[in-house]
Amino acid sequence: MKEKLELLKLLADETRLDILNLLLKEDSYVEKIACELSLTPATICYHLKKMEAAGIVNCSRSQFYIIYSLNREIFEKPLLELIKKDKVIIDTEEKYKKEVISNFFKYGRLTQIPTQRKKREIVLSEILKQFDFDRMYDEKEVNEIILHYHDDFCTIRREMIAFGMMSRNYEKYKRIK
Amino acid sequence: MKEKLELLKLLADETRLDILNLLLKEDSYVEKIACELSLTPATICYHLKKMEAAGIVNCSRSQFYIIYSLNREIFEKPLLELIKKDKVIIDTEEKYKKEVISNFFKYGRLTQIPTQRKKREIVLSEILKQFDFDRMYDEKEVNEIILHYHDDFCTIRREMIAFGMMSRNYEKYKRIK
DNA sequence: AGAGTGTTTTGATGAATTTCTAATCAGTTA
DNA sequence: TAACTGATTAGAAATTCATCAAAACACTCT
Repeated sequence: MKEKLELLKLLADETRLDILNLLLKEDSYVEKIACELSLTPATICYHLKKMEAAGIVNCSRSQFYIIYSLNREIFEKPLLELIKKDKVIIDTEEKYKKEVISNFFKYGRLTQIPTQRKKREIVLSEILKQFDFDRMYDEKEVNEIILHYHDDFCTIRREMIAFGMMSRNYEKYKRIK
Repeated sequence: MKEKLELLKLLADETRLDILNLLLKEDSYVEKIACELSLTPATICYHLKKMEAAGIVNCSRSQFYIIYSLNREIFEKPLLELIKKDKVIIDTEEKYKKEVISNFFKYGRLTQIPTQRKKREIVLSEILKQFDFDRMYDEKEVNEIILHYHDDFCTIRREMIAFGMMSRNYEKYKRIK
C-alpha cells in the first residue's frame, strides 16, 4: 500500500515526468538528460536514483555512461489499481458491525430501527457515541441528539437504557457504557 | 498536458487517497469523512474542493448535507496515458534536424561524419554548441572539445571553419555562428 | 598510477503544500 | 425571520521537497 503512494508521489513531479518521457523514447544517461532538460546533472541524478529505488527505472553501465531505462510494465496498470487500498483483514466481529451500520444508516440517518436484538444493539451503540461519558444530560438534550438520527427518539432512548448504555436518575441521563 | 500533472499531484497525497477510498465504497459528506479519518472538516473540505476543481469528484446538496461522489471514469485509464506527454507539433525542419542528430550520435558520440553536406552542417552545429561565443580558443582546446565527439577532430575543425561557424586568426579560434 | 570523464553525495536555500483554529457563509426548518 | 447545522474561507505554523554548487566518488584508458 505504502508503495502505491510512493509511486504516485514520484510520478507527480514535472521534472520526473519529463525524464520518463525521454526514457520512453530511448534509454539515456544523466548528462544527456540534464542537457536536454536544461537542468544540472546533480538534479537529474537525484530524480533517477529516487525512481530507481522505486523500481520505475533500471540502470547499467556501458563504457563511460550509466544507461538508464524504463521499467515499462509499471505503466500498464489502470489508475484505479494505484489508488485502491489493499483490503485490511478486520476481525469478523468488527466487519459484521460495519456491515450492519452501513445497512441501517443512510447519509448519517438511521433508516429503520432493527428488529433483531443483536443488530439493534450495534445501531444504538453507534448513536451512543454522540454522548460524552462525564456529564449529565436532561431529557430534552437526549432527545435532540437522537433526533439527529431518527424521529422516534422515545423508543431509542428507552432501548438505550434497556441495553445498559444509559442510566436515568432524577430526570437526568448519563452515558455508562 | 498540464492537467495530467495536476491530476497526478492530487492523487499523490495520503489523505486524498483515503478520501477517495471512502468515496469508492459510497458517496459521503464532509463531516462524516472528517470523522472517519480523524481530521477536521476544514481539512477535508480543502481536499474535496481541490479534487472537485479537477473533476475527480462531484458534489450536490441533499438536505443538510453536501454529498460528494466519485467521477469513476477517470480511474479507468492506464497509467501510461497519464505520464505520456502529448505530442507537440514541431515544424518539419526542426524534426528533420532531430532525426539526423539522433541518427549520427550514439551515447553522445558522433558515429560517423555525414557525407551529405546538409546533414554534415546539422551535425557540426550540434558540436558547435559546446563553444561559447565570447571567448577565444587555442587549437589544443578546440581539439579536446571536438575529441569528445569524434576522433577525427582535424576534419571537424576544418569543416567548422568552412561552414563559417568558426573563425581562425593568429592560431586562435572563435565561434561566430 | 594518474589523468580524464561521467556520476553521486552533501548541505543550503527557497517554494509549495498540508493542517489546524477561528471566523464566516449558506441552506433548512420552526 | 431567527436559530441551527454543516460547509467554506482566511491566516498561520510546520513540513516536505526540488534545485544547485561544490566536493567526493567510480570507472576507463593511457
